[in-house]
Amino acid sequence: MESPEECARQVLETVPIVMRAIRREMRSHRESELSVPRLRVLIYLNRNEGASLSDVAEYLGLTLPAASKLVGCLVDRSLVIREIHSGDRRFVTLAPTERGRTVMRKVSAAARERLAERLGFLSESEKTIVIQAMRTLASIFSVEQKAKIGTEE
Amino acid sequence: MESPEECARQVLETVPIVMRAIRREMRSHRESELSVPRLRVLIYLNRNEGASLSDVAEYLGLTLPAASKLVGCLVDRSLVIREIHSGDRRFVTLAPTERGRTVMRKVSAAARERLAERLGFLSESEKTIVIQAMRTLASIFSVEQKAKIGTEE
DNA sequence: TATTGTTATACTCTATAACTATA
DNA sequence: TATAGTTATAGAGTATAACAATA
Repeated sequence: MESPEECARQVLETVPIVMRAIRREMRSHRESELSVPRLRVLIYLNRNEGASLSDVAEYLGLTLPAASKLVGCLVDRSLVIREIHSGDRRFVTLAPTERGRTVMRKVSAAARERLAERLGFLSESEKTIVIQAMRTLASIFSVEQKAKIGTEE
Repeated sequence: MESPEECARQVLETVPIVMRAIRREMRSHRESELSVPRLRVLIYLNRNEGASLSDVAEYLGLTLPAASKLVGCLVDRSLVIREIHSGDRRFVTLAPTERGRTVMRKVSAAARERLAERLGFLSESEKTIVIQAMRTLASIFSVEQKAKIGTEE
């Protein structure tokens, strides 16, 4: 019944709107020294301590230079530690600092709460549908990132 | 049952991933001379011919300078016509050119099709849920943009 | 004086190309 | 030579502050 095209149309129309709201939300908190991509790096490193730069780039779907710069900013701010891997000196070993973890948790929670305020107006079934839809979309597009790197046409 | 926080968590985790995929999708087509924000401007002007810059800024949730620059790029590329409003010369009157409409339709359709390919893997019920969720989110966040402008804390 | 828009400036995100260091 | 990462450079998107033009 529902065509993929209609689905795509809705996604294309709505996702940029929600994304903009999220970015604004993050920016508006003045203590929030973390943009969305920076927060995502910290969240990833918190769950994958010791990851390499390539790991981060792959997870975020970024090129290596883009990831390098992003991580560099976090290192400059003492939110992430970057060390040379002892085994293979070409690799870099990344981990959040204590402060990095703290900031991550704080910013993360603040963003979640502010967003939750808005979502609080939804009915139970609407919230359920949103959660299911997010899981579905994540399952499609998380894979896509990995695939995309080697698929430059 | 479903907490707004869990819902917010899912949205925060998933929307940036989908957004990145959309941006990449738009960029990868080399004829596609349109970024997501530019396409959004054209779509809006196509449906609201003669809109002012403020109208565009409000619709996109941008500041006036940001919108001015964005529209300026489209004017430079002959995709949009910008004229001084005859009634009140402070206002600007915006409209897509013929070429603007053509490019908009082409890019829009291409993005939709590429996205639809991925979404085509979903079951009927999954597609239905995604569409419903998008409508729900749009209803919350479209309002937010307007409200947000005056709500700088 | 209030409103609409533009310009100047700055920062972030992202890409490609060229490079360095290590294996 | 191949791999991991960085640096150089460039362009888009966005914001704030200062300005110009019109009402």
